Order: sequence, then C-alpha cells, then structure tokens
Amino acid sequence: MVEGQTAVQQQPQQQPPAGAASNTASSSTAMSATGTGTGVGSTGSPGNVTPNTQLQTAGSGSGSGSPTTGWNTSDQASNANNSTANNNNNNNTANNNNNNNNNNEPDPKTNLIVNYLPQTMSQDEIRSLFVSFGEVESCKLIRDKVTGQSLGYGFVNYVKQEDAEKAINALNGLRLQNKTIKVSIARPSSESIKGANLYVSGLPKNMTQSDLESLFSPYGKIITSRILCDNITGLSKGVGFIRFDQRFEADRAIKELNGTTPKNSTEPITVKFANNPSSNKNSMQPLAAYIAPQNTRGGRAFPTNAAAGAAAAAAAAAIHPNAGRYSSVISRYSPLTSDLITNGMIQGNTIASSGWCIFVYNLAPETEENVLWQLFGPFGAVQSVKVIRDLQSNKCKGFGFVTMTNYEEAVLAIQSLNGYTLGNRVLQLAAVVNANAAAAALAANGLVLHNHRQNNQNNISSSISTSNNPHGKYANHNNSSSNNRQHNTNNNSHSSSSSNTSKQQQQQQRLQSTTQSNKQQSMPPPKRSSNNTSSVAAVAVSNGDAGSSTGNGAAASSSSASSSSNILKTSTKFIYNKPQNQFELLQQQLQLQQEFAQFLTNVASSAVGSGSSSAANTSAGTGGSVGSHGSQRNGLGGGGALGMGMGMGLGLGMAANGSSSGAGSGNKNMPSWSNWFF
DNA sequence: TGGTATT
Repeated sequence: MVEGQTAVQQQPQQQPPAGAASNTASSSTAMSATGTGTGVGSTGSPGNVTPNTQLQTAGSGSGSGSPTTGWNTSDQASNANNSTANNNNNNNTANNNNNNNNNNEPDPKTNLIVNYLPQTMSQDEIRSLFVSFGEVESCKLIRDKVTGQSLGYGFVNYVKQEDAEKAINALNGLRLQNKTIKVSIARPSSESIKGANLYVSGLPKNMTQSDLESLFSPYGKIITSRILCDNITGLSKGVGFIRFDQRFEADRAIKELNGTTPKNSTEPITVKFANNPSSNKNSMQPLAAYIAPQNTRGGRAFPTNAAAGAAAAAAAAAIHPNAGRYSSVISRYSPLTSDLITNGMIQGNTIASSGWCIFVYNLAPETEENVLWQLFGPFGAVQSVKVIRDLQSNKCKGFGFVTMTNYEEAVLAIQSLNGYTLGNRVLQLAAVVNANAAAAALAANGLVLHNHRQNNQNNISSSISTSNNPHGKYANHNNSSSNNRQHNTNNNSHSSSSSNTSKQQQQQQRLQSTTQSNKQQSMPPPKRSSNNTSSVAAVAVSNGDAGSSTGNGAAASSSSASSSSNILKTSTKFIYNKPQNQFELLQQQLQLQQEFAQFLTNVASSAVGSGSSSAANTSAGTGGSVGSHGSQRNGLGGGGALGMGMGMGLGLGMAANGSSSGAGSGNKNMPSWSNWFF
C-alpha cells in the first residue's frame, strides 16, 4: 500500500461510445456543475485541483532519446506463455485475480497500467484525463511510501472494457510534459511478476534494442527493454534493462546469459536483477527530492531544446512547407531557458516552470479539447489545452488555449498550424505567450481558465515496435499505432539510442497518426487553406531577442477579415527585447499583459460575433472592463502590481462566470499564476 | 542502474 487515496471520485457519467468528442463535453459539464454548486468554487477551486502539476517542467526532455515512444497495446490476443514453453506459468494464471477462475471467459481487460507519468501529475489529473473515455471505477497513482512522491505510474480501472480500449488507443504514447506515457492493460497482479527486471551491462555498443530482445526472448516474455544511451552523443552506454513478465523467466535468463559473450562481441555480459529504483540514493535524500523534484538529474532540464526544435521543425515541415524558414526562431531568447533563470536571477513564481501559452482562434463551436491535443501534440510537449466554452451551451466560444513546454516547439506549432483549415474553419491566429503573462492577461479579460481538464485524446503513437516477440495476452510493450492498426512494424529499433533522425521520424509518425485520428473522429485533418479569407498571424509573443525579433508578424498573410488584421497589428507589439534583469522582465510581462488583454478583447469579441453561435456575452462584457483594469495597471512596479492584476482578474472571472463573489480567495489559492491558469 | 511496471 503506497498511497492511501482512493481514486474514485464519484462522477458517474455515462459516456457515449463515440468517445472522444462528446465525452469531453460531458465531462466538462460535470466539472462546472461541481464548481457552481459550491458557489464560489466555480472559479477558484476546480482550477486548482486539476491543473497545477502541469506547468512544472520547463525542461524539454523531449530530446533525451525517449526511446519507447510508441507502444502497442492493442494486441491483447493470445496467451501469456507462448514463447517460454514452461509450466510454471500456472502461477500466473492461478493468480489471475478474482474474476473467472472457473470458466472460459476471457479476463475482463478493464484495468490499465499507466507508465511514465510526469512526476508532477496528480491522481486527480490522471483521473480527469482518463474519465474522458468512460466511467472509471478506480484510479490510483502509486507514490513512494516515505516521501509521497509519485513513482511515475498508476492504475486506471474502467467499468467497461471498451472504454479501457478507447483510452489505450487515445492516450498511449501521449506526450505529457516531458514524458511520453504508456497505457496498457495491467497484467493481473501477482507475486510472480515482481522483481522480474534485469540489468544488463557489457553489451556491445552497437547492440540495438531489437538485438537485446532477441538475446533475451528465448527465456521469457519481455515486457520492456531499454538500452541506455549517452544523452549527448546518443550512443549506447552498453548497459540496458530487460523486464520479463515472470520472475522465473528473469531468473532463468540470468543463469543462462550472465557471463556469456554475445555473438559478434568480445566481452561477456553481466546479467543481474536490476536495482529497485527506490533503493537508490534518491530515497536517501527525500528532502532534496522535495526541493527539486524535476531536476534530480541536474543539467538535464534544458539540454535538448535545439534537438527538440529540430525535430519539431521536421514535423512541422511535414505539413507546412515553409516551416523550415522559421527555424531561426529556435535560437531566440526564451525566458525558460535563459541565463536569468540559470543564474538564479529569476526564480520562483515569476516565469519559471510556466510554459508557453498559445492562443487558438476561430475554432468551431463543437470543438473539443482532443482536437487541440491532436493538432499541437506533434510539435512537442503539450502541457494542457483548454477550449473556452459558453457556460450555457457548453459549446466552444471560438477560441482556446494550448500550453506547450518549450518555446521553440510552440513557435513552430503556430507557424505551422496557422492558416490551416479545421473543419470548415481556418485557424486564424495563434499567439505564443509566456503562460504566466497570458494568465494575467486572461484574468484581466475575465477569462479565468479554471476547470481545466486534460482531455487528451491524442492518438499518438509511433509505429515502432520494441519487439519481435510473440504477442502475448499482456504483451503490452509492443507498439500499436493509433486506432486499431493492429500490426506492427517490427524490428525497428527504438531504443534510447534513438538519434535525432529517429526522433524526427517519430514526430512525423505522430503527425500521420494525428491526421489519421482526426479523420477517424470525423474531424477533417488540417489542410492548408486555399482561400484567402483566412488570416495567418502567427505571433510569437515573448521576450524575443531584440535584433532578431524577426518577422513573426510577417508570417501574416493579408486578409480580408478585418478582425484579423487588427489582430495582426496588435500582436506585433508582443515582441519584446531580451530583458536584462528581473525588473525588466517584470516590466515586459506587465506590458504584455496589458497588450494581450486588449488583444484578447478584440479577438474574443470577434470570435463571438463571427464564429460560434454561442451567446457569450460574458466575453464582451468582461472585455469591456478589461480596458479599464488594464489601464489601471500602468505602474510597472513589480510584484505588487502583479498581485493586483491577478486579484482583479479573479474577480472579473468569477463575475463573468456568473458565480458568487469571493474574489478574496485569489492569491491564497493560487500559488503561481501558471497553477490557476490551466 | 531507467522515463521508478503491479496498486
């Protein structure tokens, strides 16, 4: 027993089988109902509950080789003991829990194991993510008994097997922050599957993951495998891991392989049981872990932005021929990677761990969060998405927000996605802002983005198989591409040695699967707009390098939509010089808030007017008040001004949502803007 | 010696 919380938050919602789209909607309804039920809560509390772990990881990690990006969980066919030909597997079946020891019915596969969760993701967030696909019977995040830290995995048990399958198809391979989660059927719990992980060293440096699996597969069913690679060079370190399904299989592999010399190698390998991670020195320093939970491997926080940017560029190029020309943007200044942070000049709740907020405009009323996940996911780590909805109709008001971890990826995403047709609409504008600044601006605009839910339905998965093993019943390490493509491309190595090239391939595969999933959800894939009724105003709003404050604005095409050209004019103001100190940064942020507030006012009102059918007077109304509040915050006076702006924003937001006041809850409940923003 | 895989 690791963590006590039982997961089930009774929120019985009958989800239509169609899954994605409508599920999101109903879940949204439920949550806002909860909020308004408590009166004040509509604004404050839900926002705090769901989101706040999202915005921690400023570092990319996306370039770190992410070996096992794609997973196949859809082959759950045959039995578990295929390749091993042993008898001990009685153990396995005997321990198969509860349900059906005495009949021939297959095990209900409702229980999922979710691996590689972001460190900061809470149980509630996990639940909110998975409940989009159906009623969740229980959800549990596994935590360290002593420190309480997430161990990075958990379980989600659905009521219905079909919902579990939907969740796998939609969420397996999803990038969340700096991780790519894996979602697969949980094997029945039993003692026999514990301690089945092996550490292998002395591997020839040219051995691939596929080679490694071939070496070990004669001894049992492999659940996961990995070859560790140098972060910089990407070359194999000659050590790796093999997790078998059953402990006895691991035992057998040790006996048979330890000390042997693989073919084409000169050195014998060492095979032994892997350390339990909790027995590492990490656990000896729980305090340190508390202080810096994200960066225990210092130096990895921001190592690969360039690589990630390159990969994203490749992905972007796949759907946007001109994307490459924005690659210069990669080198632009980003507060998240700035030396201001690394020098400790700027810390705490100002800009660190915020992410980059992308404003997406001209969404159709029926737009769901999953669309945003699918659109932006291929470009990099998406922390959160939000569709702004009319409270009455629950329809999208015509715009939404996406927060991405890495500036470069965010910029590439908007460069690429602007001007694409989504449904019968053209995504007219996206702007990237520091999420903190965006939060303030939005708050001033009466848009308090609470109730954020992670309705990620990103049917991402690269089609890279880890294995040429027979597909066992729980052979969840195999890769499946999204949505029912049952077969794998076997023998593709995707070990941690994956180079930039393979990462790019993965990105492109993501794009493909994104496109495909769009189709499958009756949402047309993004297409380049062929008419010029669309405006393309991709604006990187940031502390852009002065000299190179390049032509983001120039990306805007001329447009017949007047609102768009207004947007363009406004948004070009959002490019700032690199701040030289914290004061300047604060100044810029405040200024940006004001600008952005006005910008949002324009956009939101035009969104309401031209776009959706929703009434949404709230936007207009609060928009009006924005100006005044914005102008009151002229004194770029640092923290005090910031706090004030936030308080006002909260008040407005609550009013806008028609809930009772209680703006006083403001700062206390909001340890940082990023936390309440999404 | 992992991107903490069995509650």
